[in-house]
Amino acid sequence: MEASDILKCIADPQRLRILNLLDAGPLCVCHIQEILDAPQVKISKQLAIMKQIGLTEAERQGTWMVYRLSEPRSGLLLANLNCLRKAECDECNELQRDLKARETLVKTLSQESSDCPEPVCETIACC
Amino acid sequence: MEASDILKCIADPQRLRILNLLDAGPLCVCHIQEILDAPQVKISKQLAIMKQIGLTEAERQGTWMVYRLSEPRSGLLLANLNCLRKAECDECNELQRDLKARETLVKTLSQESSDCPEPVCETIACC
DNA sequence: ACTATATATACACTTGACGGTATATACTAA
DNA sequence: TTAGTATATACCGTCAAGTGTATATATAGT
Repeated sequence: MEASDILKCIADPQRLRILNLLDAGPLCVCHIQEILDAPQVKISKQLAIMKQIGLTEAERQGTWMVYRLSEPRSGLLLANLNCLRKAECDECNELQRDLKARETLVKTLSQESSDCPEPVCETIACC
Repeated sequence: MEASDILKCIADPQRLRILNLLDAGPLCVCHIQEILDAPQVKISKQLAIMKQIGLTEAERQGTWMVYRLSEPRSGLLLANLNCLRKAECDECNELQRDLKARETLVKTLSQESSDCPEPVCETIACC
């Protein structure tokens, strides 16, 4: 994990949003896709880039692919997330909104168990 | 100053080296050029990018242009420098080496005053 | 075996960043 | 004014990164 590779990942607004979400807990591609309101291909490619660098890991759960931050988590990533969450700017507010959207989604999933099969739910600890 | 713009600056190894140097004190282009051992055009362009974003400021001192970090310094920048200086990786070691090279250069300038005219010397507090 | 869903990959295209060369600008000194 | 030094900009070629469309793969259910 080269420092500049990690920084390049963080420097892309969409990748940053994904990393911010994953820091709060594992998610499968379709949920990330839903929260970011972006096409599947785009998300999938971004995740592939981050996986290649070693920032994230993926685990298959049925048809779902559950992504999470690799442990130990990059200090650079944590430092940046920490800083951005405190700050006041458009991008920072968006990160906050994403986390709320994640909360809402997790609650929804825990109620409508139809959309969220057992293995995935256990993994993302949402239902 | 958009967060992602700042991060993009930091994500480039050479710009990171420059920012790391400027965090230790103002420098003119030729000294940065000397420490990084890179062509003048390259350094000049990188500095222009960072000035445009608002990370750095420039002040003319005769034929020299003295660059410094804009105040207040970006929290993101400081967080990243802080993290990278502690870490153990090739890039991080290079940052340390650059700081030492800066020290050496500053000492040299303070002795050979011919290379370092009064106004510049006062500004960079080296001689 | 067939269908549907979730995800990944291949391909072509476009855009933007970066590097190098040459030249312009700003200033100093003689 | 001329020459020299320090720095910036213009221009051009190249290459990496991002995007979209289409398609492939993996799995589950029937």
